[in-house]
Amino acid sequence: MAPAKKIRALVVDDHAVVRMGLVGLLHSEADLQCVGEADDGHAALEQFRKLRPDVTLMDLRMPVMGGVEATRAILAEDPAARVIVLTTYDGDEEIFRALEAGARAYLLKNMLGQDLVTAVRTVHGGGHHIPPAIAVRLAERLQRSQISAREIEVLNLIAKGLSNKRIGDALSVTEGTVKTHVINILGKLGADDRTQAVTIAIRRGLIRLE
Amino acid sequence: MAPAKKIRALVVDDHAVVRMGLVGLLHSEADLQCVGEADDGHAALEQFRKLRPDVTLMDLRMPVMGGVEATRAILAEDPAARVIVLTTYDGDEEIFRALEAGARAYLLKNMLGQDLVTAVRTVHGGGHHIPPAIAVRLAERLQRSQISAREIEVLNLIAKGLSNKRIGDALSVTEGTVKTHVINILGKLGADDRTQAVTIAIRRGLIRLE
DNA sequence: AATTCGCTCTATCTAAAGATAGAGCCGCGC
DNA sequence: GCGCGGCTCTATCTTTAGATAGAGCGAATT
Repeated sequence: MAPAKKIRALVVDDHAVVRMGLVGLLHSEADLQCVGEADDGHAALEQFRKLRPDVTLMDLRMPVMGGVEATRAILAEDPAARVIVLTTYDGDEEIFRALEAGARAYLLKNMLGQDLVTAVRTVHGGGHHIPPAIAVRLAERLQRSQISAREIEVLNLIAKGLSNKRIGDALSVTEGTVKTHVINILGKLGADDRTQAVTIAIRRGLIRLE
Repeated sequence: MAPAKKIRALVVDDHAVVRMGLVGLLHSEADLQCVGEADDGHAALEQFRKLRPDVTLMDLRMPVMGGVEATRAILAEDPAARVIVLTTYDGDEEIFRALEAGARAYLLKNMLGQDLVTAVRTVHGGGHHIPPAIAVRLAERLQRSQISAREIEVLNLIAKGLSNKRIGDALSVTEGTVKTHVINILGKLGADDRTQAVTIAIRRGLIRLE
């Protein structure tokens, strides 16, 4: 049989151990190969430019430049690029942003290796691969009212322990305005108070502690 | 050269990809080998009983039975067992509990593979391996006043968005008592309000969202 | 041009949170 | 026995949060 061209993959993850696992997995398949690795978004973009891989396996949470940004940058460079996004488990928000950025597939790291291999082939063939459970959450997301950018700002300050008054000072608005935002946030997130709003926001990936 | 006995390692992690990476790393060293794998605490204990590995590489966050529990169980079975705990990045609390359970080393997954190999050899030789940055945090922890079990209970209910009154109902105490707990919690965590207390507790690994 | 939506603000009101200062009870360790 | 610390409770007080019901403005969309 003719030496069919292998699917050339780029592996991007900040954890060396995970990269090793992914590379090993790819090389155990006859039609796949890993042609490069990167440990953050910037390196990923550089490698992509240099290697032009068929498929890019991209972790979401990385220092310096996250997976969503890197995905956006790669697709701006080459709209035909195929990006598969990987994550351990994040909220709905990261999923949405990744797919919005142009990712063709979204996989959780606790899945079996075979699923990933399948996804690589599917995506390389031009298809998409989104687990049903995630598709459902995406549909739900579209029904929920959107949290505005301003509300996210308020949410972050709430998480820091600021009172409405202090949040108003920080944003140069009145306390009353902040209260309006808070009420709207509680309604949109289905929270009973600001504390629960923060825990829900964290779970959904709307805000990040650090 | 005589076939020196290799260090026999057991790899425990719920992510197949990470296990692959670790196994590959171990096998790339002449004096190390992986003799078994497990994807949760229960399986880890079973494998340990069957294989009696020299060193166990244990992830902390796993379904069914977590790494801390599994570490405790293994050391109850064999006090001479050597356990190395791995984590992506958790708060102080998990570190403390793991070391208290008897782990000989604590490593972050974003470290290079070489550090891990070194740690395996050190621990096999009877030593300990705790990064300086973590040792510092452990020392700090001992100075901070301890959060009691009851306070953790209250903290979890606060995170759910319950009012002091409802927390009192849930714990069968008065609202006043809950307020006392809350005040004490705020003091111990250095928080300005209950919301910040929750975010601090999450960061420190005192409570977990789910 | 009209509508929608986010942001802003006002005002009032009730409920809850947080601060303060007590006190009694119980289990543990010295 | 004694002290210590955690858990419980009481009481009062001030501050803040949250609910409700408005309204004006600007930008983007239709």
